[in-house]
Amino acid sequence: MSYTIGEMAKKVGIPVTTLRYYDDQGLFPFLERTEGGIRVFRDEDYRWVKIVRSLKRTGMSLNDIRDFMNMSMEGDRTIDQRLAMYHHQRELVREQMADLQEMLDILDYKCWFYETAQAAGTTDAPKAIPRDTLPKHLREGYYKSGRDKEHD
Amino acid sequence: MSYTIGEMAKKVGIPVTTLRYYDDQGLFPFLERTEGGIRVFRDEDYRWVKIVRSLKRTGMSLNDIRDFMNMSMEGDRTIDQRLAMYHHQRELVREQMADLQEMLDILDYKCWFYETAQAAGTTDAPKAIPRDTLPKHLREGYYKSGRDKEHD
DNA sequence: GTAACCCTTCAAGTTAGCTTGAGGTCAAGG
DNA sequence: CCTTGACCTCAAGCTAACTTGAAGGGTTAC
Repeated sequence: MSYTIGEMAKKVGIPVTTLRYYDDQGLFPFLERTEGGIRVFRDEDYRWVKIVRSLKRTGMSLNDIRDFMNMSMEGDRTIDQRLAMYHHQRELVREQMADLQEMLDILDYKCWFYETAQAAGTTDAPKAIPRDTLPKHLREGYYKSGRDKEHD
Repeated sequence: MSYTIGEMAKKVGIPVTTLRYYDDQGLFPFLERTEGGIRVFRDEDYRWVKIVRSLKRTGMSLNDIRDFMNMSMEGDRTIDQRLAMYHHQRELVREQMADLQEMLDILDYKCWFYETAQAAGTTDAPKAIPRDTLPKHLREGYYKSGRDKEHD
């Protein structure tokens, strides 16, 4: 199956102009063109575009994404070098997940707080509950949140 | 305990200039000042600065971070509104975690591939292993990666 | 006291990542 | 053949998030 840039844009939810910009930045070096110079996206390209989108959403820069791809492609790298790179990348992703988990703990606590408040009709209800009786992850969220800053 | 901006910068690993910039952008409205106008960071501020850093690393804009904080502080919001906001934020974080998990699957597959290659001294080793005999999460990573694009 | 090193404000410069506009081309339907 | 809508390039413009520079004030170490 093949797609025009407009179809691909719809499929992945990225503006056409941005896809072209990505291409200019060298993120789609595989892209074929028709006689008339129109970009032709294949299914493999679709997969790659989705990966780019994911990497982007996790905060990776276009430069790093391109480097990442080039490294995957280069045949002249040693096995050791590639493995080291992937290990490094994995470590970065794990660190990011830890950050997100922290946020999630805080948000879970906040949600618990206001769900309890909502049920009782007043924020006094959750406030009255001693925090150390909470299940572990909510307690975590409580400690992590800048609690004194709020009138919880 | 209280800290100068320089001490805080060291503690959290953010440049002094950036902390001042954040303050200018209204991210630290709690900050006290000395007679001489010097910023005084407290322990609660430290906690908040760390949250900002986490939010930043997960890709949230300074504007959104400020809004997020303001909403937490505003006494005139209803319980329902706050709860809705926190639910929404939590959903966003969960989506991001899903993106990261996808990357992690791909990276795990890549690491497996090159670890196997390294052990055997050739990339022919992992290539010879039928992908559908792999444990589930590696198989996931294989399917998600733009495999045709590489000479795996 | 004076040097070193913090701190301040204000303003200008930089970079990444789009976004828009002008001007033109391609491909399908009537 | 002509129109229409989606495509093309190239260049300029824009915003967020810093980053740096200028000009100066406060505090501690010798």
